[in-house]
Amino acid sequence: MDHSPEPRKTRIQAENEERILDAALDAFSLHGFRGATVDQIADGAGMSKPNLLYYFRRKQEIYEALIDRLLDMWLEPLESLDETGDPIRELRMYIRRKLEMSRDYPRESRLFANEVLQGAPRIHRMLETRLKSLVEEKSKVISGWMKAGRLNTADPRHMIFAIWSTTQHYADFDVQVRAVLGPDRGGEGRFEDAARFLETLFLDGL
Amino acid sequence: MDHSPEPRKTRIQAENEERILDAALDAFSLHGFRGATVDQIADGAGMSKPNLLYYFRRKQEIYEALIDRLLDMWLEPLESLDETGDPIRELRMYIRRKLEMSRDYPRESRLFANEVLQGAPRIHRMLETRLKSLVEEKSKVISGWMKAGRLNTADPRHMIFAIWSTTQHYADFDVQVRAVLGPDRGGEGRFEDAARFLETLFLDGL
DNA sequence: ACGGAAATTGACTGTTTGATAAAACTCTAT
DNA sequence: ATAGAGTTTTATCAAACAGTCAATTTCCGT
Repeated sequence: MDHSPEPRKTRIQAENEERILDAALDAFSLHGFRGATVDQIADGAGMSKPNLLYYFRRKQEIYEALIDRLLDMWLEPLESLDETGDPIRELRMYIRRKLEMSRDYPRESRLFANEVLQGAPRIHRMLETRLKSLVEEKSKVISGWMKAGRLNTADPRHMIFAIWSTTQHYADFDVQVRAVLGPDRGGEGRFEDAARFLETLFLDGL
Repeated sequence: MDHSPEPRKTRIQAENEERILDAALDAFSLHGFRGATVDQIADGAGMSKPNLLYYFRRKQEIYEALIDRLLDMWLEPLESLDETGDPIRELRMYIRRKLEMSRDYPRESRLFANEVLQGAPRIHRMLETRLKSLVEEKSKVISGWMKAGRLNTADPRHMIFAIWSTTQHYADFDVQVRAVLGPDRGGEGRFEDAARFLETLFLDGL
């Protein structure tokens, strides 16, 4: 018996949902849920509003679909922090991967930033369950490393916050970073500068 | 001659503008410019919408008045970084003051975060002039300290970014911080934990 | 090539939103 | 106490908004 009525997707369906979610990511990441409009998203996806609402019946459905789709990707770097690896190497890797995500997926970073900034009304449950237990699990790993004397002692949960905030800053506050640093001078670019700085900061301090 | 017509303020005017700006700070910091509504602000200020618009003719005027009013306060800690002081002490002070601002003025922090996150359409000029030159000035101070061997060598501009992001994180992502850390257990509280962690991070690294 | 399912559209609805106009009321300096 | 500035309200508007509906067009397996 096929209880959950199989929603077999046609080619057009798959393509259009993709275009909609991409346009929605543009809109939501720039204006937040309330600030983004369905017309805007439809326009960005190159289709009429009723057509868009044929795929997602309400604005909120688009938003929730987006978050569902991006959540795993967003948490993956922390999830793959490996207890059996070398502590310094693991943390260095984690920082670098988070920074790469800010570079490669800035819209996703801003989407989550907007959501949390505005009180996380739609992902509050997730923060208290999935995110909280993930942080607790990995905090124990880091604590273990500290107790083994392989790392300076510090609160691992605040350490995770510091890694999140410093790396995501380059996506979320991109406009400000650009304004302050001026036009990207030739050479290795901002990303490598930031990577080098964060490595120094987290490994050596000032 | 009194060219700029002196806007001498009555008692009622001063009181109402205050109430409006406070309610506006609530609304804008939570929903961003587009997401906040004039009705919402009027409601929070305890007055009718037309009454509110008697004091500020357009929504944007409220927003700009707010930003003008908060900007100096927001930049003051960096401005008071003292070249002639002890580097470690100065930086430690700067970090602590920024963290205190996150604790005491979270709405202000979120207001700026929302603005920058959404592309800073209304403060872009300011970022490229006032903020940029302030950061440049203070970067030279920090660079001087580094060259004198009083501080580890690192890019001072990214160092400022790191201080901004880690401290403001506690205001901007407050919901997430609370969700992850759970209810504030008795004792010194989150603020002191964060302060201690950031001191360790910036001074010693991991 | 054709029939039914899938996709698209234009016209529309009810509501919310930012903003205005004019009338009514209140405060305050004389 | 009163005149006029300052304040507040009622009523209203046009635009923007999320969402609906019926009618039309396109797609695709047979």
